[in-house]
Amino acid sequence: MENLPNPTEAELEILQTLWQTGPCSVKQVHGFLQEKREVGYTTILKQLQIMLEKGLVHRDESARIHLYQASISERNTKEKLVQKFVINTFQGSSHQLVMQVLGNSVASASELAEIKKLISKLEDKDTSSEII
Amino acid sequence: MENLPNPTEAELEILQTLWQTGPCSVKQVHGFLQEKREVGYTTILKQLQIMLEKGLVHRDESARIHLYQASISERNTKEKLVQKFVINTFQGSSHQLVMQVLGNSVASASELAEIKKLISKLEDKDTSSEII
DNA sequence: ATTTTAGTACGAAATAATTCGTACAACATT
DNA sequence: AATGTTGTACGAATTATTTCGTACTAAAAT
Repeated sequence: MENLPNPTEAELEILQTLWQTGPCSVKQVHGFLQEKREVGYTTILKQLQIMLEKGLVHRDESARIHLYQASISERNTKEKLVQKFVINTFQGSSHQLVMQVLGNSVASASELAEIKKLISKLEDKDTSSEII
Repeated sequence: MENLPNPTEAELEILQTLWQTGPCSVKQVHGFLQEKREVGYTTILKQLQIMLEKGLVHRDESARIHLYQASISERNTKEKLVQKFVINTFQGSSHQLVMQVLGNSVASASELAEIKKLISKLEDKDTSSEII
């Protein structure tokens, strides 16, 4: 239940990799990110070491090649990031954020349907209207 | 049509003030933000000067007391910030973001209705003609 | 005319984030 | 055993951001 700091941008990029692939060596993470942008091997190594200190990742040192894995869940992390973003950018109004995003995005019909479905579910729960 | 840098967190805070109140002296901006958190007068002054250099604000120097105003629109700025956030955090999938937000937030019935209405509008467009 | 007040300008410290070079250690190959 | 290869550790430079102190200037008050 510790309160870990939010990941920075570069850290989030690494976390996304770990979430997607599970425990990884530095080399694997580096290879993965290298495909997106030019970045040095020791840069990623150092990042992972820093993230270890911060508690954002665990590592398995039993073998010579250390394996890193995320110690915070994707879901929970993104929740916190969204919350912070909503506060900074939309003064806490997540409703405003949703309206903005829907207005701009080119959502497919099936995606829209999915969202509508979720809304219906929420409306059922929420017959006693509350405010955000 | 220039491409200005995205505002930083502190800069965004100041922009929100300017958007809300229109052209302001440093003193006014400071007074406004002071209510939320402890911050020095010259800190805000310096920020505004930096923002001026970056082109994020204009200023009217005709009087001794300079008046600052946002030179970028609230709408457009937030659009860009959202876009960047979606890329960083949801690998570009704004649909995922919406699902997350709706899942967590406690939206009121009227807000949900508003969102549904927007979705219907989008669905209409979707079936008639594709936007590229 | 002096002094006080209210403002701007500017330098620079403090902090945070990102990046990478160099050194060292373990294992593999000859 | 010597050499090469593939790792980790660590220090430190770089860049961005945030913050504020000190100096200066114009106007207002005495």
